Amino acid sequence: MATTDAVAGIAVDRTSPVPLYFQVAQELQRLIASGEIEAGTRLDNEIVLADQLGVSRPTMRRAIQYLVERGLLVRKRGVGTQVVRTSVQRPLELSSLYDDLVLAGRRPRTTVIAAETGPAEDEVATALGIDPGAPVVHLQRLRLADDEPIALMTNYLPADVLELATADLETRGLYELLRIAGVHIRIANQSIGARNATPAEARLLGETRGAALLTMTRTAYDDIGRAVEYGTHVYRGSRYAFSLTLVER
Amino acid sequence: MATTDAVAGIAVDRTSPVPLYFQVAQELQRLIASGEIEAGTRLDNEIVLADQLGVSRPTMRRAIQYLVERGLLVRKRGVGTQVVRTSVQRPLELSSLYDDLVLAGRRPRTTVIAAETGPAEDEVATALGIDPGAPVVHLQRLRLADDEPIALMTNYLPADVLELATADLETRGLYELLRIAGVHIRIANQSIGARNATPAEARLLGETRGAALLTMTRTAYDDIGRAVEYGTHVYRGSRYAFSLTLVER
DNA sequence: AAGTGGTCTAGACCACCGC
DNA sequence: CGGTGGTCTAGACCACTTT
Repeated sequence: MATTDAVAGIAVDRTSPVPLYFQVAQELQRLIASGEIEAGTRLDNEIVLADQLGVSRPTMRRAIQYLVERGLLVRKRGVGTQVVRTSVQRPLELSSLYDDLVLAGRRPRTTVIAAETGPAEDEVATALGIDPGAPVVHLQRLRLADDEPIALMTNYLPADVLELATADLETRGLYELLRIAGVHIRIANQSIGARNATPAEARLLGETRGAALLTMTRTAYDDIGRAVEYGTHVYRGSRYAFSLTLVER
Repeated sequence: MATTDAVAGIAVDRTSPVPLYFQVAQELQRLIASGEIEAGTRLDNEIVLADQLGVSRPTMRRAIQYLVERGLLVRKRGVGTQVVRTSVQRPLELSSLYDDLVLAGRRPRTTVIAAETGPAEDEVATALGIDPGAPVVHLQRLRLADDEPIALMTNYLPADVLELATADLETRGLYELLRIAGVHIRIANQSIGARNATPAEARLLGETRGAALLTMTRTAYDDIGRAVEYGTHVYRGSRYAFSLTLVER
């Protein structure tokens, strides 16, 4: 008898445009999330699993690898593949605060404080890899969740990347607007730190003077390696934290 | 003529125990880091590259994928593979503060404030997935770099994971000691936030009262899915920040 | 010695992009 | 349309872990 008969019940759809390895990975993830495969369980080996699901070993490996990279499974040569003994997984990777809040079931709202085009200052030009003085869109927005201020966000984008309408910015996240404009962000270099709030920040965020803020500075690149966004955001330390899952590769 | 002749100069060693895909990836990375392949350059397609290096296409793909995951390359179907237009990459993944400081050329030092075994309190037991009251090692350490305080670190480990000697803790990082003990950390769930320093923290860290601190709470799992460490660390916001590279997968 | 995951191959077909 | 990366296969051999 197999250690995990639940896996044998997975069926793949070869007529679907969804890749086989992804179908398998998602079904496995569902079985793990639902508890049908318990935390700590050891899976059958790759060859048995591949046979049970009717896919090749490389495809099965790829599905497993996908979940290993997301921290749901761990594997050790000569030993086997096991489900990690974690209750909740929040393997966020590249996401925006807007998306995060929606996922958390909060009601996000955005107030646009500034949205204008002007010449890039040196710091911005350096971060974006463009010439100083080149036109950039400068944004400043206040993000609220359930009408409570959460973050103050300052962004700069090369003017040729995106045309911005204030109305759009109040109803959609910046990343969503970029996606709609055909800009696909693939890589971001981030730096996360902490500092005390300035009086102006404290006022906008509804914090006391000198409150601890979480700061995040980011430069994002699209799928042709072009810098498309530079942002400096500050979050209320009392109301927000970054959660992430790191995996050794 | 190829767009990047430098790649053709890569030679692989088939007698080496280092995997072929890794040899190729490292050589590519070196060529990019040294500037022999400039930022923004488009590489030849996979099949040409594979032929030039004398490896199969899957192996070549794997090498490229490795660098894509690390944010050095971006690829787009129907278009090609390009070098990202970033100057410096610091794609830290799963690492310890000790390792970070060594890499940055700083001189780290550790003072052990507490190292004792006792029963797990509820918060700790929950995080580690063990029974409340089970024996855990409790550590509190002050990390300094060039004799300047940087962080105050509190850790809990199940008592059966590691025997601890205070002397070891002052000369080696916790993760290094775990590695030596045969514990291989694979996954960590982290939460990063900010808050104001308590008077005791301010005193230990040499900060003013209410200074902004960067907080990191982490639970780490080894390669058989077992929780092996729970830690709550606070860093001086004025002296430390997390840098990371995120890649959409 | 037996069982596991890790690597590598040669080839096929498909989906997407830009001309 | 031609060129690119994305997926999938069947099989081989190897390295590591445990018994």
